[in-house]
Amino acid sequence: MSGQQRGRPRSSHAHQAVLTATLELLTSGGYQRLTMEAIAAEAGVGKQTVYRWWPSKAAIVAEAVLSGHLATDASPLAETGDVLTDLRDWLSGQLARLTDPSSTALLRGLTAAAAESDTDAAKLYEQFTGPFRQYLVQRLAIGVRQGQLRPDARLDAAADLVIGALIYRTLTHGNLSGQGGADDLIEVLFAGLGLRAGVTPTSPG
Amino acid sequence: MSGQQRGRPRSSHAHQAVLTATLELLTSGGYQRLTMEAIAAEAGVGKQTVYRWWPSKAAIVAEAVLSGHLATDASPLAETGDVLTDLRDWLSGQLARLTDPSSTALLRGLTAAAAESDTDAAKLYEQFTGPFRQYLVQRLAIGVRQGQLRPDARLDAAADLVIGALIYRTLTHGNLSGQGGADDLIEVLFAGLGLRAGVTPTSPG
Amino acid sequence: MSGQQRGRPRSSHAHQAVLTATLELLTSGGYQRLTMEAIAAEAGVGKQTVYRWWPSKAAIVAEAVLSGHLATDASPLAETGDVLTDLRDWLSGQLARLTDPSSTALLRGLTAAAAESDTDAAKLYEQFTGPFRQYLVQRLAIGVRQGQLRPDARLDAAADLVIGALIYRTLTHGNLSGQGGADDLIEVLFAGLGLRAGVTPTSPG
Amino acid sequence: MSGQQRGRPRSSHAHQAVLTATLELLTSGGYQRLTMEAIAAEAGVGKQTVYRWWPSKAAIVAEAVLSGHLATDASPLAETGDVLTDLRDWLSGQLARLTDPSSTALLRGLTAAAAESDTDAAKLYEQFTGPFRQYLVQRLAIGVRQGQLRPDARLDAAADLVIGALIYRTLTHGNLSGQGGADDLIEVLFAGLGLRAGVTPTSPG
DNA sequence: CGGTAAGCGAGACGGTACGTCGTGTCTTTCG
DNA sequence: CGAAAGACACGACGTACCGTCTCGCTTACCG
Repeated sequence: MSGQQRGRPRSSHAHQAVLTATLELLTSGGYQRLTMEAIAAEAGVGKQTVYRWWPSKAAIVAEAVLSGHLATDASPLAETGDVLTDLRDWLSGQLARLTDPSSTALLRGLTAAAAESDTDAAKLYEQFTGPFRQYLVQRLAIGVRQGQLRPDARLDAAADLVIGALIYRTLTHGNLSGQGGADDLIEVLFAGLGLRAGVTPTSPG
Repeated sequence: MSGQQRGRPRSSHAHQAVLTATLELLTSGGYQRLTMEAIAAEAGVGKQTVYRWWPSKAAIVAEAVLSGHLATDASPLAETGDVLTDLRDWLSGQLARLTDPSSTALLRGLTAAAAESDTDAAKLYEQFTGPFRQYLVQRLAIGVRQGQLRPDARLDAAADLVIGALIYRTLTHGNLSGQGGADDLIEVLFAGLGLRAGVTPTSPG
Repeated sequence: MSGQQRGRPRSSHAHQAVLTATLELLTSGGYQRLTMEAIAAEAGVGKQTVYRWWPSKAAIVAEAVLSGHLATDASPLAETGDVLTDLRDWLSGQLARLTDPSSTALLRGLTAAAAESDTDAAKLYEQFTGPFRQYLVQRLAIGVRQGQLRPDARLDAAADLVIGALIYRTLTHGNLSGQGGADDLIEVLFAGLGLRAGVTPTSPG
Repeated sequence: MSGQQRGRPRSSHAHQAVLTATLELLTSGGYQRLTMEAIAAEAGVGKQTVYRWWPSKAAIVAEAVLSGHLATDASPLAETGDVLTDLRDWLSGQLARLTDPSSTALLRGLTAAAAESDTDAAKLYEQFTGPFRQYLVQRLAIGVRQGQLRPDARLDAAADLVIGALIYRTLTHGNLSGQGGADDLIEVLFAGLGLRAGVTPTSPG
C-alpha cells in the first residue's frame, strides 16, 4: 500500500492562479511589477507554493506562454492559395497586434525574463517564438509545394528573418506603421524566396 | 547670461570610470552583477555621483555603448566591389563575434537594460544597433549605385531583417553556425534585393 | 476568534541578539557606533528584522534598558537602619560607577537616543531612571516610617534632585570625585541650606 | 612678526548668519533638522565657511548659546532681601519657561549635541548651565552673608541639585506643574529631609 | 595700482548609514 | 503532508548628510 496518495494533493487551482496572475501583472505593469511576491499575492498563494512548482520567474513566464494563458496570438497563416497575400496579411496582423500596449509589454517582459537568466534565456525565447516560427515555415512549405516558391528556398532562415524583424521593430521603433512596414519586409523577403513568374512582389498602389 | 559655471566642476575622471566599470561588469558577470552599487564600487566612485549623472542603469549602458567604451565592434563593411561578398563576410564576422561569451553577455545585458525601462528601451536599442544599421545601409546603397542591386530595393527593411535576425539568433540559439548561418540569411536576402545577372546568390556546395 | 497565530513565529533568539548587540556597541563604542546596520551585523540579523520589531534606535535602547540587558546597576539601597548611611553609601556607589567609561558611554548614549526622538524622549528617560527613583523613594519612605525623616518630607522631589544631580554631574564634569561629591549632595539633601529662624520654607497655604 | 592680516578678512555677517540659523533650526525643528547642510543653507553660506569657523555642530551650538543668540533666559535672581522668596520666584520662572516648546527643543538639542561628542560634551553643557549656576550661587552667597543661610552651606552642591533637577524634569516629565514643582524642590532644598536628632549629616572633617 | 593671498557661495566628490523592497528559505498552523 | 501565512538572513535600492575638494569671484593687504 505504499504507492498511495498521502497528504493534501497539489492544488491545480493554485497553479492556474499563478499563471493568471503572471499574465495580469506582466501585461498591466510591465516586467518591473512582476515580482515573485506580487505574483504570490495577486494569486492569493503562498510564496513557497510558487517556488515549489517553478524554479524561476522565467519558468513561470515560459509556462504561462505555452499554456495559452498569455494571449500571444500565434495563429496559423491563412491558405488562400496565394502565399504572397497570406504572408502579407499575417504580417500586417502581427504588426497591428504589436501596436497594442499590452502586447509590447508582454514582449518586453519576455525579453527581460530571457535576458536575466543565462540558462533559461534561449529556451524561453524559443518557446515563445516557436509557434510563430512553425506556422510561418508550414505556410511557406505549402508555397514551395505549390510551385510558388523556389524548391531550395531557405525557409528556416526566412522565418528567422521575419520573427527577428518583428521583435526588433517592436523593441526599437516606438510606432510601427502596420501596413507599410509589412510591405517593405514582404518586398525584401519574397524575391529572396525566388518568387516565380506571374507574381509581382511589389506592394499595391 | 545666467548659465555660468558654479561650484566644483564635474569630474570627467569619475564619468569615465563609471563607463569603464560598467563595461567590465557587463561583459564579465552579466547583467545580474551589474548593480549600481557594484558599478560605483568598481569605479571607485560614490553612489550619489552615479545617480547625479545618470537616472538609471539603462542610461549608463546606453552611454557606455555610444561612447565606444563597450566594444560593440560595429565596423563598416568592406568595399571589394562585390556587394554579395562584402555582406557575406561582414555577416560571418558578426556571427563569429557573437559566439564570444562576452559579446552575448553584452547583448543580453543590453536587452535586459532595454526591457527594464519602458522609456529608455527604444532609444537604447536604437543607439546600440544604429551603427550596424547605418553601415549596412551604406554598403547596400553603394551596391545600388553600382547597379548590383535593384534601384528600388528596400534597404532599410533589409537592414532591419539582418539585424533583427542577428539579435534573434543570438538570444535563442545557443550555438550559431558561423558560416552556414550567414549563408542562409544571405541567400534569402539577396534575391530579395533584386541581385542582377552574373552574380550567383547560392551558397558554396 | 481572529487573533490567532499565523505564519512563522517571531524568533526570540533574534530579539535577544539585537538587545545584546545594542548593549555591546553602546558600551564599547558609544552612540556613534550604534548604527542600525551595526546592530544588525553584530547580532547576525537582517536589518528588516530589526525594523520589524522596533520603530527606532531609541526604542531598542529603551527595551534594552528595561529588559536588563544593559547593566544599569539600579540596585535597592541597603537598610542598615540608618537612612543617612544608606543613602550616602548608595550615592557614593552610583558616583563611583559613573566614573566607569562604559557607564558614562551608556548614559550618554541614552541621552543621545532620548534627544533624537521628540516622542520617545520622555518615555525613554523615565524608563531608564525609573528604577533608581523607585529605590530611592522606597528607602526614604522607610526612613520616614522609622522616624528618622520628617513625615511631610517631599520624597519625590528629593529623588528628582538626586537623580538630576547624578546625570548632570556625569554629563558636565569630566571627573567626579566619588566620596566628596556624594557628601556634599547628602549634606544639602538632609539638612538643606539651613534656613534660619523666622522664615517658613513651606509652600503657601 | 609674521602673523599679520593677509587675504580677505572673515565675514562677520556669515558668522552671525550661522548662529542665527542654528537657533532657528534648533528651536523650530529640533536637533534632527539641525544638520550642517541645513545650517549652511538656512544661513545662505557655503558649507566650507561653516567648517572653517567651527569644528563640529556642538561647537556651533556652544557659541550660539554663549553669544546670546539663543535665548537661554539666564537671568540673575532678584534680591528682595528674602532668599526664600527670591529662589522660589526664580525657580518658578525657569520652570514656566521650560514649558515653552521651543525651550524644551533647545534643551533637548543641547543635550543631544553634548551626548554626541565625547570631547565637547562637558564643555558645552557647562557653558550652557554655567550662567544659571553662577546666578544661583551668587544669590545663595548673599543669603549666607545676610545670615539667612548656614555659613557652611554647600552652595555648589545645592546649585547642582537645582539645575540637575530642572534639566531632569524637563527631559522626563511631559508637563511640568510650574508652581507646585518649584515648591517641592524649594522645600527640600531649604529644609532638607529634616534629619532628626542624634544624627549628624555633615561629612568627615 | 597690480599682485597675491585668503575667504566667500556653490556644489561635486568619495563615503556611510538610512529605511524599504525583493529574494529564496524556514517554520508555524490549518485543512 | 500540501498550502497559506509570514518571519528570517541577505543584499540592492535610491536618498540624505558627512567632511573634503575644487571652481570663479571678491576683498583685503602688499610691494
